[in-house]
Amino acid sequence: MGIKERKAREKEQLRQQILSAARELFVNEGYENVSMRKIASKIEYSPTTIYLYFKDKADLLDFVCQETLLKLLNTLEQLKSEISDPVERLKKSGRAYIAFGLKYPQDYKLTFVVRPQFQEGLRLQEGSIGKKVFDYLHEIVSECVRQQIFRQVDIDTTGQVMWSAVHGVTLLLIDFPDFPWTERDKLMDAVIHTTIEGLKA
Amino acid sequence: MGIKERKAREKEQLRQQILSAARELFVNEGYENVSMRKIASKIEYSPTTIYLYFKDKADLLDFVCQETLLKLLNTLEQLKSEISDPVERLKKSGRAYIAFGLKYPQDYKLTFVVRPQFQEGLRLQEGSIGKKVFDYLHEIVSECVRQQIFRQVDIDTTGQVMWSAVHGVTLLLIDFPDFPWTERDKLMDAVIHTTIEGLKA
DNA sequence: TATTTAACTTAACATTGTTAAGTATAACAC
DNA sequence: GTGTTATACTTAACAATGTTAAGTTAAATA
Repeated sequence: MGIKERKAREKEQLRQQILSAARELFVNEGYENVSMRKIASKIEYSPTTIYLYFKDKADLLDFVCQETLLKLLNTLEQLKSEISDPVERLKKSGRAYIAFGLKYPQDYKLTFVVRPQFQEGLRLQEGSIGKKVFDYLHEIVSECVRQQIFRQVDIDTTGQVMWSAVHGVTLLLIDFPDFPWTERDKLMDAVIHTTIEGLKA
Repeated sequence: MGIKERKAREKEQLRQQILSAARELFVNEGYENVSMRKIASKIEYSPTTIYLYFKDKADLLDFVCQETLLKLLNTLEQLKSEISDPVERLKKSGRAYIAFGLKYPQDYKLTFVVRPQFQEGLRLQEGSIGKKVFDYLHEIVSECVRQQIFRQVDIDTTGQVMWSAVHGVTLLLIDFPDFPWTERDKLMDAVIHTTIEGLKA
């Protein structure tokens, strides 16, 4: 019964081909400016073929974003094993988070700003990758509180404050590239440093 | 020569009519989901009439956002006269900023997240209202540094850190309404308090 | 009263996401 | 090996979009 498997493999291959073509176009030209026909012509299939693999354009976006989140999660998880001191880990993680957003600005916006509008309801739900990214942050913050480095306030709130800070600076840098910001690295460090200091005991 | 003036007045009236119809639709249904035809039918004119008053859809969005910023600026300016202590003023301003974003979430996103993508180049430039909103924040922060309440670091950076924090929490609350956030007021206060503490000397 | 100008509309274009119907090829049953 | 069925894909079409060009009507001017 090797034929069925080969077929399935081929189907999965085309699925991935569609996905990576969509990703590349979305990221380079923006979700709105990419048509299904453009994606189709890039992979040299008819536009309707895409609909055999994905429900619609939003569904395609959804899977692209999922991949992005996975990449981010991997980047962060790697840091986890490298650094033991929780504060240092938090700093490095924050920096990695912002850097990721700046490296893949379109992906970041798609995932954390645009998609929520298109797919109301099931975002950041239990078990989702988005939730896992947040849980990662949350875990480090918890450790800081446990070691009494941070003020003993609500742990959830503390994590959310941290997220707000990095999310905010990431988006501002993405959306207003021409604004006379402080040098990027300096601003990133300032945001992280300020927030951590503010959270300390 | 009253005729010319009446004509001009009528033109301005229609312009405002278009603008407010567009605003209402953009805010309720989202920029992407509003067609020029929908706006036109709301004001009972043909779609092409809009093009006699605005360059294109993006231009219309631009003016709608301008109005939003003006409202925000007015809200903030009012606080300026009411509170003298710079730290207290900063706290209240931060809260007002976030509250504004939550009260007009679509407007906020249109102005600070969506529009930049559609109108590259001329955003937050000198003299713009967006710049004025930032300058307002900047001014309070400067005062805090001057009175040596805040650490003596780069004033620009300090303002940008503050903005990042409030921008971030505002967007998270807007975009992920179903996430199990800490109670809104508490989170708002935590973000502002943490940032200010982190900036203190 | 004739002519120019202003304000608006009708008709059309190319492009969009998406669906329904059709086609060819490969797998299967006998 | 032949006939049938299912799979994978395409062609053609729909309604809706932003936008432009060409018209029309009515008012202002001469």
